[in-house]
Amino acid sequence: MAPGEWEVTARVERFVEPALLLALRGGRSHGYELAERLAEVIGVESVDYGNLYRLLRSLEQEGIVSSEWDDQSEGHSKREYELTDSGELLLEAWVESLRQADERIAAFLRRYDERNPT
Amino acid sequence: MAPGEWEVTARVERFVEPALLLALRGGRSHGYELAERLAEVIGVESVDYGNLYRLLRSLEQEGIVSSEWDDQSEGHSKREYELTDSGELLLEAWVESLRQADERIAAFLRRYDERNPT
DNA sequence: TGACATATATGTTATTGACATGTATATTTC
DNA sequence: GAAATATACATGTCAATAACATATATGTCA
Repeated sequence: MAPGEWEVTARVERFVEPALLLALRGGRSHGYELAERLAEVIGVESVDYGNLYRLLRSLEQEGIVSSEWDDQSEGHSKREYELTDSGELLLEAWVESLRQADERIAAFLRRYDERNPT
Repeated sequence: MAPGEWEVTARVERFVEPALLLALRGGRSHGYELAERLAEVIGVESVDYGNLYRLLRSLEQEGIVSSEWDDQSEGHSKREYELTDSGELLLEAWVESLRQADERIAAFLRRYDERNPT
């Protein structure tokens, strides 16, 4: 790899989870649509559907979301997901944790800029 | 797990790498001492030595740091590490990426606070 | 009818970091 | 001077995560 061309990407681990919870707070919906909201929240073009559905199922097992099939509406039959009360609490916990992460990164950047004034 | 008691920790993946580069910018040093600087940069009590030495070796293989044994100084013989020019560039790349991560988290928090005024 | 979008789902794999363990020397304490 | 502890470097193992590939079935449009 040529100097200055490393693929360094500072990713927040499991960021998709709080992002999904935030997307769900926008109202109950099905996976495929949630994927679009999610992409907007995260700021990417698209998200991985496979992992999204897996995450939804695991969140449901933990009581973070609840779901039921919706066959009434037009088109393809969908499974509609909704944030539970536990889910709201979990989102709050994530927000707290993300504030801390934000501060840790900010502290790093301050320390860098201190000795690297632009 | 009781409601409201999840262990959600928003960690930046591979954060130890930029933190180590920043610690190294403070001047050449050996692994054991770098571990202390590193802990301070990250804001934890201690870091995992095993992973640190593995990281140092892999960074050296990629030309990010250079090292040599120092048998002159008192006590235990140590290997001294130093940031190369490539290392400086990589740190810059990390800083750019971390600024973006910072902004992504900030955007998430703004979006959350929008509909959740304190 | 063939292509594409919608919708949900599972399988596989590399990367990462936590934890445990191993080795050796230096220093302190009793 | 023996034992405990700190310094210093290093490898092994494993679970969680996320990227990528694949599978399935239906709806829509040209």
